[in-house]
Amino acid sequence: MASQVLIPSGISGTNQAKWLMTKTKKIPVPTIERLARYSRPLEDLSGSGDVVISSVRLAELCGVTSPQVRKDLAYFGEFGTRGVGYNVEDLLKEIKKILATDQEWTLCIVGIGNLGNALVENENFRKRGYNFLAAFDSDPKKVGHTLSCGLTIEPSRNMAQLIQKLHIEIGIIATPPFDAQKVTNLLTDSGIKAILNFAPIQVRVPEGCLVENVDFTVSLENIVYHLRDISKKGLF
Amino acid sequence: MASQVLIPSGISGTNQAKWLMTKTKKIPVPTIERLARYSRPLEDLSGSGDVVISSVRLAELCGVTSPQVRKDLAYFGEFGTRGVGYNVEDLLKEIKKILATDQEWTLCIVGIGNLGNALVENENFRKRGYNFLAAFDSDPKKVGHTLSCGLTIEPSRNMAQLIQKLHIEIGIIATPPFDAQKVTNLLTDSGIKAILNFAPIQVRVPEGCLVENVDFTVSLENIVYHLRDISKKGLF
DNA sequence: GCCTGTGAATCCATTCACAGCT
DNA sequence: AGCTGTGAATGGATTCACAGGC
Repeated sequence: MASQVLIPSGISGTNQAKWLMTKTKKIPVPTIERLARYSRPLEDLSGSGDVVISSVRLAELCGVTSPQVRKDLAYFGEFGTRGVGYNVEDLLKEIKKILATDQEWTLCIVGIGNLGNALVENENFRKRGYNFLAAFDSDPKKVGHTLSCGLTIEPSRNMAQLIQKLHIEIGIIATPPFDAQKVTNLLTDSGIKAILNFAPIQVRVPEGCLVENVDFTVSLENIVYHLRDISKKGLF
Repeated sequence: MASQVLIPSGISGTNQAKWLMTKTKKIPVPTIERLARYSRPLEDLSGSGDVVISSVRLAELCGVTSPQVRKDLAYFGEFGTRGVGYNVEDLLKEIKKILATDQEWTLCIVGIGNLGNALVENENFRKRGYNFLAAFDSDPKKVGHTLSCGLTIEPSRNMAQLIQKLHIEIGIIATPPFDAQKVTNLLTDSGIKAILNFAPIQVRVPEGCLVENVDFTVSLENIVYHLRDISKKGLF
């Protein structure tokens, strides 16, 4: 019953930056998520004019506080210039290095329904260096069909073989909940070490495998919980 | 520049349960998210046999610790029986009442690309009482087209009128990032008080409006950050 | 004996306030 | 003067350990 390694629960970290090798600070998980968010406006800005950006401005653009921005960045080094700010181009490069998005990653997707299809076709992935190399589905009616992105849907039974041949690193699950655990097993048996799971169930994985869950309805339920609070307040 | 009310930042809470009215405890935001997750296995279980469930078992199914489950539930009342556990049916009902998912909610979606389409057609929403009453897109080529779910795509200019007529409570944004802010303004001008945003940018909303962001690439970047750590560890 | 409910203790993350550089 | 970098303080959330009821 090897407990699954959910990302939030830990994996401290041996980080790449040289000075971290010695200092070995622990990086808060929320920091990593915010770094990803910081990179969005930086990408936009890196085209247009602005050469430097202050923590205050970046914070505004991302909806966080400025000390938060500074602290997050300071975990990994000194990227700014006091009295000036951060160089947009450099900062973006540093963040990408930290997040390991300065390299390409290989993905496969399992479950080509509406959602699976939307994910494979999504431009944002390719643009950021995430490349889908295979698409799987167990439905014989879908197998063999070619998607607009050029991939041909493979039967799930070819998974192990293809994942190894194509050196696929990350698996994305977009199946109905009922199939998610079976698919997870297939993926991990094929040597996959990281899974992005869109099915609204908690899948079990062997020790050392990462799982990140994306559940739309959790987000919605979060909204309605607070929304009801607000309308209640409005009434009294 | 009214600062946007992101859900994580607060909105404490005046909760529904009578005893909370007086006690006024603050509920941690992560607790709300976990409650949503607890309800998934409970829904499955409520069909099949099992009448009671212990915090240990529920924790296993959701990938959290058992004291966590107990504490989360205890914020809202005493739903269990000591020495026995929680009644599956009752617990599910209580959680739904807490989250306000015991009632129906009305949604609209803006941006009918692959993702927007996948969301509207998604069975999970309807099943949980989230009903799409309108779909908008600004592309004249899409307007007038009828989706499999029966909705006809409306031009964005009809938004205010339809949202008010149909009493739509929540807006979902599935447009490209560039259009997201404009759409947000349209939605909030139409009286929308809560937005689920799938565009990878931080949108600005007037005071009192809720925004919940879902950004797939943030999740992926979270994964690759930790994945690189692991492979590094493997090398030494 | 078993499992819930909960204050106390611990752990973690964010905020603050200011020292340090440009 | 302006803005980063950071220890110290605060505020939250999780874990612990056990009291309370079945």
